[in-house]
Amino acid sequence: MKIVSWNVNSIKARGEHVKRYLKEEFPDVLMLQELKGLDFPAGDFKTLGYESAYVPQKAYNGVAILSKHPMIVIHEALPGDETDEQARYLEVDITGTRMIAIYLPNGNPAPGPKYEYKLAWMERLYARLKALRNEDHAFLIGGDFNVIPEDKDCYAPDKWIEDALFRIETRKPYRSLINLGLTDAFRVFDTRDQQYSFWDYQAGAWQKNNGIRIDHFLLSPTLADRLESCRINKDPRGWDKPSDHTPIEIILQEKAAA
DNA sequence: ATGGTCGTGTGACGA
Repeated sequence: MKIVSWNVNSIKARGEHVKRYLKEEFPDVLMLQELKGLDFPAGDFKTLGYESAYVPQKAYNGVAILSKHPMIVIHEALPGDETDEQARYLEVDITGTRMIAIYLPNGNPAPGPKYEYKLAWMERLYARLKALRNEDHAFLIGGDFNVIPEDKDCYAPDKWIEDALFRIETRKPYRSLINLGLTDAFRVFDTRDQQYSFWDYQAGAWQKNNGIRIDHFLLSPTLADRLESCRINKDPRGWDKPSDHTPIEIILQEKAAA
């Protein structure tokens, strides 16, 4: 089972890119972030064989999950704050596996109210994942975490040290998610530095490979045991009019027969 | 480099 996460930076601007990707890679599940608008081309994806669940918002944010298999929506918002209006969380069940797509807040500038929102959001996420773990629920979470886990996940750590994506107050709660017993799928197979999922549009960042690794999949223990591969697919970042992010792809072994 | 680039929706703001 192939599961992918991709921050597309507007589904309106990147609809054709997503369709091309589905036709070339035929993932079972595709998580999308930063839809950046209320419109969503569910009909186009249906034609290609995908069911859609999406949580849109005007102009900003927005997450979706496309699935070849039957999908049941569990939560369309991160529990823990009824006043939070931002479209950043979608939790579904696909053939008995819980799957969560997130667009974690960026948090810049830090310090400031946006950063406080990010840290509070991470606390709520921790509570949600801890609850799933305590229920012994098999789950995976993918998306744009807006967290650079380690020095080797950015091109120049000294330039990022005060940034909301890399500050120690950000990395600490990310580590707490890992410490729930979750596995960073990418690091199971690849310990190299300079393996990035995002390159800024500015200053020739892509050409110079000045990137950061901020798109992740975290797996609960039974799913980590089924993990066959994880790779960052850099091809779509090189397409015409690309997103500033590129897809991260995992493959899980099929469940053993009951 | 005290720049630089995209996207939304049409003027700033977010990343």
